[in-house]
Amino acid sequence: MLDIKRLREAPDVIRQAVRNKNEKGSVDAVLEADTRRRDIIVEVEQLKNTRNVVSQDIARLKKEKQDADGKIAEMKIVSDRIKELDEELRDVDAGLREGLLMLPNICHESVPVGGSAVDNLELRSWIPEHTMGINEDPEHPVLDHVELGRKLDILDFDRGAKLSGSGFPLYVNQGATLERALINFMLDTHLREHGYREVFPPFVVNTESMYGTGQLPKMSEDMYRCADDDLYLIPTAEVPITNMYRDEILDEAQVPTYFCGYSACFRREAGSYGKQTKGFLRVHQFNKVELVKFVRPEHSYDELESLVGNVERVLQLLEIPYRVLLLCTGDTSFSSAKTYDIEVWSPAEGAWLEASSCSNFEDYQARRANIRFRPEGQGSKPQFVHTLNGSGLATSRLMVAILENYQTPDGKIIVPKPLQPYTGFAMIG
RNA sequence: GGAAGGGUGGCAGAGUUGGUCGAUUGCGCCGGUCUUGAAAACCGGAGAUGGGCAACCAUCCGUGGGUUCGAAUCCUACCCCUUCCGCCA
Repeated sequence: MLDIKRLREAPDVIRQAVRNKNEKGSVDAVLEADTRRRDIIVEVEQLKNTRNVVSQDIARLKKEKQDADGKIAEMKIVSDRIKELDEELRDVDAGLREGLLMLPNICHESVPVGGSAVDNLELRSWIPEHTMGINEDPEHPVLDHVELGRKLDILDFDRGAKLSGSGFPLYVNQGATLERALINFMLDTHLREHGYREVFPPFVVNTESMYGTGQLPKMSEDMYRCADDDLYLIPTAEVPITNMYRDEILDEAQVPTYFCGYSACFRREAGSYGKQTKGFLRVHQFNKVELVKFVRPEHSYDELESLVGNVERVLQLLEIPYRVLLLCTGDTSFSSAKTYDIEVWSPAEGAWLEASSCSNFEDYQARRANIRFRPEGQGSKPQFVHTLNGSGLATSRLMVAILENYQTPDGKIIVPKPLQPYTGFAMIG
């Protein structure tokens, strides 16, 4: 949620920023509601002041056994008017909040203006030696991850579909072990090398939490909902982890705090059928290790850089080719002010696959979720924290990259070295 | 699923014959005295949100509704938490 003051002070800037993000929330409707709201407040507060003052008089008169009937009758009229105005104020407030919730976060000035993915900026790429020239041998064309998974009996998409429907992967044998190893390796790396604290969150959350991080109200059709209990399956661990501190005031010492946690992630992917649905490329359930930071406002952009660095470190250790993109305004998500995507290379698809998205939300989520901290020093008022998060990383796309980049000419898979202590084997097949 | 208890300021915890209760107190916090420094002790300060944005004013005691001139205090509906019992992993 944006600060209403920003809208009042620079409505044109916000209007343009909303357009740059391809969003259609109305700045004018919000401003209109805001004006009306303040008018009502002025009037109703005056009346309430009268009522408070006169009520004191009434109390005094009664104590002195004097007649107060006239004043009481007078206040009855005032009270009725207050009730009317309060009701209107409640409606205006609700409308204002609704309008504000539909406005996206405003992108940082360093974000390139652009309409879609084609305007994203590739910042750097990293290609490990062992993957170079992998699909240049005409005798042994690379196999894609689905084929490798079937041949080696480690991924069973057909039975996954039987159990739950397409998009619910079933890992078997060494595939299941590899998946588990990957999760543990990533967690350990972030915990031991990057100073994160571990959390293991619930996989379902309530409505308030979904509003807090900005999934609601906009993304409701993309989430699985348990209607009987009014709970949602999380689309990412960002939701429970960021909401840990919802409606709390943190101590100075708790900022910054870095959290790292694994969760399964559930996405309906409504409306995206038909594109890239093969195997792991687009799934309804996947595993992800998530990084979340709560930081001081003045450090959040430095924290974003180090967050990206933490993610890159995992890919370098695993020796997987990747590139880093700075998303343009049109491709930056609703709640984010600046986002880097990290994509891994799939030699079989001949394409980069998004495996991580690292964002600085500034105070947008903190304002929605009411997460503040109290700076030290005299006269210190609570201030909104800045929140950041990034996938560190999603295993589905990573699994594609591992299987395809580590395949041997005879159809086996070499397990990346740092995963071998976790799997207990060095080769699949 | 059954029963009981409870939701108050950063935390803990008082406050029900409705009327200076935004609320006693303790801890924590900030400033000061003392000290080489710190602790302890003592003195003082400080809630949050909103409107003017200075004085000041309004709102906030789980949430909504009601009674009343006036409610943390009375009525009502709902939500959440804790404990116990039953059932199950």
